[in-house]
Amino acid sequence: MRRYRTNVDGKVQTLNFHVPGDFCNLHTNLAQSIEYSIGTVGPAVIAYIPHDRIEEISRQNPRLARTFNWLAFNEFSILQEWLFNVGSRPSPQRLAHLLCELLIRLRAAGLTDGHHFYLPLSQAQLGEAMGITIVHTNRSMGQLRKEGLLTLEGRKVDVTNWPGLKKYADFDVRYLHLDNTEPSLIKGL
Amino acid sequence: MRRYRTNVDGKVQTLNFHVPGDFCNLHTNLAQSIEYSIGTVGPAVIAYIPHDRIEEISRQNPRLARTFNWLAFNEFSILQEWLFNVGSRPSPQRLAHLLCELLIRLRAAGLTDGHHFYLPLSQAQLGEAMGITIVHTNRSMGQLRKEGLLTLEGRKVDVTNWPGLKKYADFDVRYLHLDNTEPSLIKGL
DNA sequence: CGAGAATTTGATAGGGCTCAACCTAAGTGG
DNA sequence: CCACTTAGGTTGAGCCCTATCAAATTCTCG
Repeated sequence: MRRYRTNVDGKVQTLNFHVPGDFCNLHTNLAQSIEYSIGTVGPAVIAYIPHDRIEEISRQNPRLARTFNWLAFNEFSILQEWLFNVGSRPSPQRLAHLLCELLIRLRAAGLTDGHHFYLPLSQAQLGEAMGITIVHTNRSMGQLRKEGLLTLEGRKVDVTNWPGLKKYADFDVRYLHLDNTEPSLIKGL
Repeated sequence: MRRYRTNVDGKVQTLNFHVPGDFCNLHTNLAQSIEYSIGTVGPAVIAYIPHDRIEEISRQNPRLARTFNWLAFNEFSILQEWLFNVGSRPSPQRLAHLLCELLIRLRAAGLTDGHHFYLPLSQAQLGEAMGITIVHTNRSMGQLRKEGLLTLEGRKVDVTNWPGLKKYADFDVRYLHLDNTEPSLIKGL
């Protein structure tokens, strides 16, 4: 799924993607208003949990309370990285960085096969996450292929040169704070 | 103060400004690593509060615990707005939006005089918050002046046409969640 | 097979960057 | 008190990255 916002001209800016297992709205209980929309980018199974229930669980179980806070911090961290990405990297690098992040997050969710994964996003949607147009997204993608970093078949992405992609994107996994992730899922990253 | 990050080429991206009274690092107790630097943009008085102490206070005083969470949510909200700003608005609008935010945040901190305020930032630093160069920041500023939205004397900003600036920037205060702010400080915004 | 959606490619325009110079204001030191 | 220095603001010219417009091609799926 994705969290996004539409501006006055109709242009969409994606604020984050949510992979299976993620919360979408965990810490909005304090807000009178939220400033974004949430939508699916593919088939999704959604569970609704009232904020009351989350708070109740937090009171009863400090360890889970801590986990909830950790999740919120993680989202913050990703958002910060996106701002940095959009604000400071040229578009091919920006795309490379986004793909690195998605690979790792999907991998941590058990949804990849080595460096090969299914990405349910159109190039238009990728562009909306980076603040660039469809056409330019396509050309940036072409660039990454030309550099021999990855190949595409439909929406299957195959990162043929992971170290190269990471280096190209100046990608540093640490902001995803995977320290508590099942090690077998993220080894070699 | 500001939170920022420097990329491989030496380019700086500011992630947020912190006005007097703000925390800079409230919710990083859960992290093994943080991905940014913090620096001053002018004279500053800084108080250090250990995370342990914050947690202790939170346990003893649920109302303050709630406030701490609210502060974190607020930062999240601002970060999100910045991503939207940088990702989707042309540079003069982007600058206008940033100035709207700074005016209101400084005003809520009691540091403005009507629509007139002192902004301790160079144009270079403003540019770093928007992902554009010094020169272009200067030209965008010129644009805002030409539109009759504000005037500058040194670093004193005078927003001569607040409704105009707000409209120009497509600025909607709600993301700053000022509902609990002393009303006299923010009336007429 | 046909139709709509997504990807790809080309040509052109424009926003923002780079390089460079100039100007102003505010120190600094003799 | 003034020459000198330095940081920041302003302006101009040319180029490059990205947007826009448009059309062709490929893919997907009923």
